[in-house]
Amino acid sequence: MTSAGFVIPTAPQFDFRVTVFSHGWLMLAPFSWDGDSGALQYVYQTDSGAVQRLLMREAADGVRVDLPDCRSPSPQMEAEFSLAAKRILNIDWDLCAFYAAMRAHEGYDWLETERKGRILISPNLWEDLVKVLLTTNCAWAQSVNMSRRLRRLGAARPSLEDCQAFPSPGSIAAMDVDELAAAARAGYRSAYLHDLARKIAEGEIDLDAWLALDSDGLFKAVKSLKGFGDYAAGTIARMYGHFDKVAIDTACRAMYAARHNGGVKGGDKEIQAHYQRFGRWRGLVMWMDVMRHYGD
DNA sequence: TTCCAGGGGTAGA
DNA sequence: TCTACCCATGGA
Repeated sequence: MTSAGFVIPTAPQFDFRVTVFSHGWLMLAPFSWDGDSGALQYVYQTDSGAVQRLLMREAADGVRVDLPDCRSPSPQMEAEFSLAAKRILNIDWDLCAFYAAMRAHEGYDWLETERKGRILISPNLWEDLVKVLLTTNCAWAQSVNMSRRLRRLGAARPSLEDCQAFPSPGSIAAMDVDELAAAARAGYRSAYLHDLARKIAEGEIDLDAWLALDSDGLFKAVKSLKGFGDYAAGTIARMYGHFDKVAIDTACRAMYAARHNGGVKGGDKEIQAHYQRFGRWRGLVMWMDVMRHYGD
């Protein structure tokens, strides 16, 4: 099959690889990274239910998106794929104000020179909520495994191995909680996951409306969910362009002790106070510190 | 075996 | 508001 593809133009401040490696999301199914070809794959389920692979790579004038399972997409389909890729890479973020603000802070010039700050997300908030939930109170390797097992519950592309999209809220809500727990092995998180899926499937919450909320609104909305606390809500806020929340987790605490406090563990209030100087960018600066501390 | 990881809910002070 | 305890899981 002769596959289709297109190029999404990007601003000079955009860096494909920096965005892909902005945190561990590239390791969570249905994402996968091919280091040899420099391609980020995402298995996407279209609005009409079809399962398609999106292969994103750096191009001279932007990001190239190849569609290996699609010969000739309609203009509507191409628009849908383009929107998904733009969301995944947060291509529309303008970080000029961030870089300008950071010039006033000594020791942070690398953010602008290395074009850091853009964060990889999923094409929909539901999937990011689930994945953030799966990062709570467990080692990262377990988050990766839970995500992989959960992905097996998603729609598959026939006759193509390991090509499954992330499950929809409806498909998760339709499962029995015990059945879900056995499939995902997500422990006590399974009940929270099922509760979230049910609320979305039954229209109790509208995640599209959440995308239009301001930082405080989105933070409060996420925290209203069972299983989502300050860390989870702050992480979601950061991934969706709101940086005034410092999402403190064990990685943040370890980074703060090592880089900013002479190896001494600091309390969460102390960490919050430390990042206050970065104003509305504090949540992003903290995460960039974490990623730099762990060697990107 | 025990500890703990990209935490959060709940009860009781 | 703060603390203690509990929660499933699995690697170290």
